[in-house]
Amino acid sequence: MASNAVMEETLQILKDHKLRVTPQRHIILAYLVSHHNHPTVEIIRDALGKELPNMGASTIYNTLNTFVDHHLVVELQNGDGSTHYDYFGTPHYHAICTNCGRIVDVTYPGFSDTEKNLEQKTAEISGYMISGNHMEVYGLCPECQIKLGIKNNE
Amino acid sequence: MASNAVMEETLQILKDHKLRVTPQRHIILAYLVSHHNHPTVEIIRDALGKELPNMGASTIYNTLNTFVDHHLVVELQNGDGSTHYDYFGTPHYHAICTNCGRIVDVTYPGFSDTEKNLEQKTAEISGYMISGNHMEVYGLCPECQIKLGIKNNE
DNA sequence: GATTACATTGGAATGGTTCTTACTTATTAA
DNA sequence: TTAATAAGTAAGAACCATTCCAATGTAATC
Repeated sequence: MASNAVMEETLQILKDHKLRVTPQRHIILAYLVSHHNHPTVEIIRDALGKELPNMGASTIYNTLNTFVDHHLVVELQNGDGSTHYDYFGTPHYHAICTNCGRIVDVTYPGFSDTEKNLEQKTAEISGYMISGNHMEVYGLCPECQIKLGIKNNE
Repeated sequence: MASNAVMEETLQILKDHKLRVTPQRHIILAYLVSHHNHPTVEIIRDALGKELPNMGASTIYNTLNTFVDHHLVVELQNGDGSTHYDYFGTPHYHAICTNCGRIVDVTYPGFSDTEKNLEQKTAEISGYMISGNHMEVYGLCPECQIKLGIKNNE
């Protein structure tokens, strides 16, 4: 269960975005804010099953799609066939393991400038009116490097 | 139908990657190399139906997945529910219209440095052994800006 | 508290992708 | 050139994540 602080925070987020506050939306958002596990719908359902046993899968899909529309959440694919979701409170991007699918959040000082620069260049070249971006970096996570017996020659 | 030059080029690509040369692979790769329309499996099937009428959908999926594994092709999602494919001969990224799904290739001088920098930073921070990346920028394409009556205030 | 527009449920339907089996073929070596 | 075999293809069934639908429930407004 999410802390009271998180519940208050997420309540405010919903209100700020003029989203009707339902228990389902509230608890799903609180889960996403307080976890960084990039869950699938199934994982969310299992995790929240005790608090809202009757929550339908379509509700979770609807809710997450709403959050995505409001740019609260981003969708991620790691190759396992289902969509993963990530609360997007602060700018970051993702490193995805090509072997096990593990997703980690990454950011660094100056990332925001890199992003802005990419968007500006894109606008100039393509004529698109930019609204956002996604960056992903692929590779082997540290665990899989060991598991596969790979030596980083550096 | 792809030109002879493209057919020769793609034949060499297949050989370079030690892929068994079949008519299906050859013609699909030639189609991707000579088109920049980011096709779906269905589009490829329709386009090549005259040349190989009996080509099964699973063959196209298998072939494209093989190309993806060999980093010849990248997969793209534009929100229409099916996967789009793009021959990745030269480094570039994609701008995707959030309204109509149109995908355009983008690159600019210095993009390669941006990419390398992102990968290096990611390796340092996450410990991943990096093998690649995908960048996407979202926005409204020029057509949709007009269609939706949006003025770019600049 | 009544109204109304919106959200949730539960299950059916959808559809893109993968899987399976039998068949065919590209490659290699003799 | 031919035989052997490892690999690819065809066709369609199966899978399964996601969406759709109709009925019910509920949050927000006045």
